Amino acid sequence: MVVTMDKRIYALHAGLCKTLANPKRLEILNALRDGEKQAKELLGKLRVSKANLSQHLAVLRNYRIIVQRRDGVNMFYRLSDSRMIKACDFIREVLFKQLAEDNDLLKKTGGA
Amino acid sequence: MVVTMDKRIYALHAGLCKTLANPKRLEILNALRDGEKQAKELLGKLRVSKANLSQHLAVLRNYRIIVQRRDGVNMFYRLSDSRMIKACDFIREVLFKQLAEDNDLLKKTGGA
DNA sequence: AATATAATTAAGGTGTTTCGAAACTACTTA
DNA sequence: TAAGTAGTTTCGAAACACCTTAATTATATT
Repeated sequence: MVVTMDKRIYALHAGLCKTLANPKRLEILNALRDGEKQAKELLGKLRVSKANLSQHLAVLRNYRIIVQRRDGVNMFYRLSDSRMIKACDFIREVLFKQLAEDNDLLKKTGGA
Repeated sequence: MVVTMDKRIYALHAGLCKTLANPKRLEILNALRDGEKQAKELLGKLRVSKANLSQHLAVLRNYRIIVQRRDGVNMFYRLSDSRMIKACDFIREVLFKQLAEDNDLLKKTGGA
C-alpha cells in the first residue's frame, strides 16, 4: 500500500517536472517571473506561432503552474507558485556550473 | 546573436529539466539524497529491470546529474550537485500544495 | 582459460511530445 | 448582426522517450 502511494507521488512529481522540460515553456515561465503578462506580449517576446504558444500555455495551465485571467478580449497569465521558478533557477545554476567546467577543461587542454 | 545564445541556453536548461521528468529517475535521485549507493542497492529499492535502471542511470550520468565510481565489479553512484535535489524538493512542495488544495475542494463540495 | 557477477549497450516495438495548418470560440465594436 | 481581434482546439506527421529482450563488456574467482 505504501509502495503504491509512493509510486503515484513520483508519477505526479514527474508530471510537474515535465512542464519544465521544454525550452519554450521555460521561456514563458521566465517571462512571467516579474509579474502578469498578456498572451499577446508573450507572443511578441517568444518567436512562436499563436497556436503553439497557446498549446504550451495550456500545458502549464493544466498542471496549475500558471493561472489565467480574462479581461475583455485579452488573456493574462501569471505564475501560481514562485517555488516553481525557484526550482528553475537552481537547475539553471547547475547548468552554468557545468558550462564553467567545460570552459575550464577547454582552457586547460588548449582545445587539443 | 544574443537571441541565439538565449535560445541555446533554454535548450540546455530544458535538457537538464528533462532528466527530472521521469518517475524512476526521481526515485533514483531520491535514493541518492543521503549519499553514495551501489547500483545493486538501487536495483533492490526500485522495482525495475537491471537494464532499465542502467538506462536511467546513463541519462543522469550523461547530463552530469550523478557521478559514477567503480570498485571492483561494483558501480557506485552519487549526486554531483545538491542543487538538483533542492530543485526537486521545491517542485515536490508545489505538488503537495496542489494535493492539499484538491483535498480542500473535495471537503467543501462533499464530493458531490 | 573458464565461469560468475555486475553492469552496460543495442535493437525494436509502443506510446508520448511537439509543431504547423486549419477550424473554431469568445468578446468587442461599428 | 457583421466583422475584427485575441486566443483555443483539433488533427496528423515527425521526432523523441520508454521499456523489454538479447547480446556485450568489465572485473573477479576458480
